[in-house]
Amino acid sequence: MLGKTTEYAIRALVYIYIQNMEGERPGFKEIAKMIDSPEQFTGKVLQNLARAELVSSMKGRGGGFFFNEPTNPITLFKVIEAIEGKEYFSKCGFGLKRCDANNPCPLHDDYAYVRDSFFKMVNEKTIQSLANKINKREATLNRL
Amino acid sequence: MLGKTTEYAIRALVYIYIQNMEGERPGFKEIAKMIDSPEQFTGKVLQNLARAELVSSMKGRGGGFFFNEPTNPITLFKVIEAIEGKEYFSKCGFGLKRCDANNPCPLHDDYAYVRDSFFKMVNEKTIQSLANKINKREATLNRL
DNA sequence: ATATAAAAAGACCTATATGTCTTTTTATAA
DNA sequence: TTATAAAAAGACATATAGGTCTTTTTATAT
Ligand code: FES
Ligand code: FES
Repeated sequence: MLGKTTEYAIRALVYIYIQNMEGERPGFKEIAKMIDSPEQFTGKVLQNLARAELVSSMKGRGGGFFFNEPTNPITLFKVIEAIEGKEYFSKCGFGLKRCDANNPCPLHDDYAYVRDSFFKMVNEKTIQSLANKINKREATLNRL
Repeated sequence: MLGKTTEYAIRALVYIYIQNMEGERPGFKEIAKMIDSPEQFTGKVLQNLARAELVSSMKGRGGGFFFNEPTNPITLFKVIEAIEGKEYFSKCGFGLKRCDANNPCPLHDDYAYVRDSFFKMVNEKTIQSLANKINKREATLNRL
């Protein structure tokens, strides 16, 4: 459903958050290694996330990526919106120019239910909540 | 969620089915006009659907696209599978190599629910059921 | 038989997503 | 104040999706 770029973004932010809790500020090379993503490309993705102010970065020795306000929850929606664009959760599943409940496509009722479930989910889940699951060993960040 | 190619495919098959019920065998130029899709590209997509045996075609004068067994229901899943590939509904939403409920990613429970709802939906909906909604004027095939 | 109308095929093009390599900028430590 | 370690930036490179154009094949009507 989501593009690889978005997947890298979410995994990277989760890893950064976990490391921040340990007092560390990881760099993109370390991040890429830990989340199993292409190194340079992950750097680019993190640059974009920093521009979108979803994460902060410091150049120079001792620099790396970190959250300025770790208590401010970042929903997955914010990440998806920043990378896939604002329209992601409002498009018509049948491919019409717009989704319009008052003049629906034949898929509307059922598709809108699925789409809205997804939307609700990504608004509930946050980088922090995913990181906590991993810290509690209830989930894994990567796969061998 | 779905690619444009898949959207064109579904709309094209629905239109073909509707026309078949009227005793017509539309060609790809007519189809493209009616579903508002690029003409030549729609031709290519229909070629692929014909190769996948989701629709039949006849060359030559009086030819066009049609269903050999209109009573044999075609689920949207069959169309998605033919175009997006077999893996579409089994991928991990967090981007791990595989989805594995026994060693889940932190998104697994919630993502799998959404993904499986979508899967269930596309297995229930058929080209025929969508076409019937349109014929009953309960839904629209296109948008001005 | 021949003309015609249609899909099939093949070569090509464009845009976007994904990914790599090299150079520049900047914060810190020594 | 210089060396170093880090992100930022920019120029490429590759893959895939999406799209167009031209030629070939084939079924039918005349
Ligand atoms: S009109 Fe198609 S999904 Fe709403
Ligand atoms: S393991 Fe990630 S969705 Fe199942």
